[in-house]
Amino acid sequence: MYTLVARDAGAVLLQDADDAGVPTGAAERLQPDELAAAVAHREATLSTRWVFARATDWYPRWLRAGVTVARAHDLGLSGRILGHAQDAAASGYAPDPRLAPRTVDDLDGETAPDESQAALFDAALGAAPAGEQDPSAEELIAELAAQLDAVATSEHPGRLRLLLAAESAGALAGAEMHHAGLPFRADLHDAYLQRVLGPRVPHGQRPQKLQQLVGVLQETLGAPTLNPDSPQELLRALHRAGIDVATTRKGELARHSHPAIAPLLEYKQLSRLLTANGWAWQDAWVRDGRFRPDYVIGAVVTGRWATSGGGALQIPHQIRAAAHADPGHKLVVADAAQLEPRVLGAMAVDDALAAAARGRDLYAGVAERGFGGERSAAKVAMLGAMYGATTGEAGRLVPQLARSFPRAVALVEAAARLGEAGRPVSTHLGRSTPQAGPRLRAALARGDQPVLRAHGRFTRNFVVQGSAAEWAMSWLADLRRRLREQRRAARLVFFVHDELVLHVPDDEVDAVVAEVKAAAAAAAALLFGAGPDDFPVTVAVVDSYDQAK
DNA sequence: GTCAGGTGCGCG
DNA sequence: AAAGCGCGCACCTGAC
Repeated sequence: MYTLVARDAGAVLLQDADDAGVPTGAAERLQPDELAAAVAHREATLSTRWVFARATDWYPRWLRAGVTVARAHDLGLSGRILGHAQDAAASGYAPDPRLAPRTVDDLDGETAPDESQAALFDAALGAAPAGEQDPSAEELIAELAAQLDAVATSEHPGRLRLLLAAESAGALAGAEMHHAGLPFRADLHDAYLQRVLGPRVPHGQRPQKLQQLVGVLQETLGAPTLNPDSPQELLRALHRAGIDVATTRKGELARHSHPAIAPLLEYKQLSRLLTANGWAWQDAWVRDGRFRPDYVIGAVVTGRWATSGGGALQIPHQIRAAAHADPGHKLVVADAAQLEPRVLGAMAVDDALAAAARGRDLYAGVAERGFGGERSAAKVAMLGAMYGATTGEAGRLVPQLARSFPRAVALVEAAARLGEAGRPVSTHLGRSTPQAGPRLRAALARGDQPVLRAHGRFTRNFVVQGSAAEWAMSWLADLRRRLREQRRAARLVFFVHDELVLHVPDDEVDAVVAEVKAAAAAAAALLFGAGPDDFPVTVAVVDSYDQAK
């Protein structure tokens, strides 16, 4: 069954509905201060799926009030998927534009998710900001019914049902991970910054070490006023010093030998640390020993999550030692090993690839069957096939891969050909690429090959990256369910594409590790009917994040 | 002063 | 080394 949550003139309506979205009984009308208890009661006594226009408008406040729920249906996230889904095209379903999910851009300009704004609304648990033109309860019920109908009449109802459930569970899990936060020791981070940059200085000033490097660069390049942050100035200075580079990228710089190169590379690295993950970053994003990024569910076209603020998906290895478990706790860091090529093999029903990879390092297995045991060649070939490499070593090796694993390679080649023709492609569970935009339509009209080939590389990768995201979301959702059912104190605290971090009391570590692996096996079985050895996860039990892999 | 686009680099 | 996919963010730059 479903329970729909809707705002109604300062109050909140809870409306139960059956599995087709048809209302059962009268709506319950609650004042905001009654909502937490009512939700907790229903959650404890019924097996229902909570229906939100957008979970992100409600659930963070529920969490702050101590209320959690097991299952959800997010109409905005689901509508976006169904609106594009080729498998559901026959239903004619089109999402209500008022339900459009947030994107990373929508959050631009908002400051760090401090709790002051949250506090304003805590008193009124149901009164989310904005939303004058939000759909009414009746409209939301109609939207739910339309979505369920689009799924039921689709080509693969079971798959779309899984996809929407996983996406909606992700919305709950993302809010919960923000609420829990990644344990992060500001003192360790600060000590590291001081060690490599020098004492803290006000924002906008160069710390001692950077200032010193600028002096060295100005001297060795003979450019007394050089600002190395300006690519134009830097490029001119390099040319004057006889260093013939086309760009100022570190990879190109590293190929030259000149006294200025080493200090320049060091400057770039430290400057990056200061601006991306320095003291300003810590002030903005680390509070009370936790790093709390905003997860934006499904914000990447492929279905991957994005984050807004804090660059959470790019925490450099350099500072991961500061992500440190509380006393009496461990971090359990789990990583799905070589997820994308495994997903490709499973989707393509390429039994040779599955057999080569089963229960072991995938690239080693592939290397044995077609690359004379040379793992690095197997890896380059596999990545080249998934990304659409045409030149160099990768371009040469892909055909070799195709001889041993024809089905897997044929799947990505077919996706590329469809993309080049401007046709949509879909993931395993049925997320489809968006409709062709003006740029692609123009390229199709005038036969602009470079643009069409680029789009083919996008669709080629979309089917793999998107299906891998579905596997990862199923893993996350199943693990979350297990931890709830076992009433664990362990918390999911961080997620990045194919990797999970949990904060776990010492006495739960062994049990939680087992559940992490069991959830991966469940995801493999659910999505592909595959066995646990087909999707192995590596698990590290550590005090700090840097100790994992 | 604001804004969009480019560059560069971190992550998977 | 980079290549071939997907991102977010800081900074610079030129246009207004």
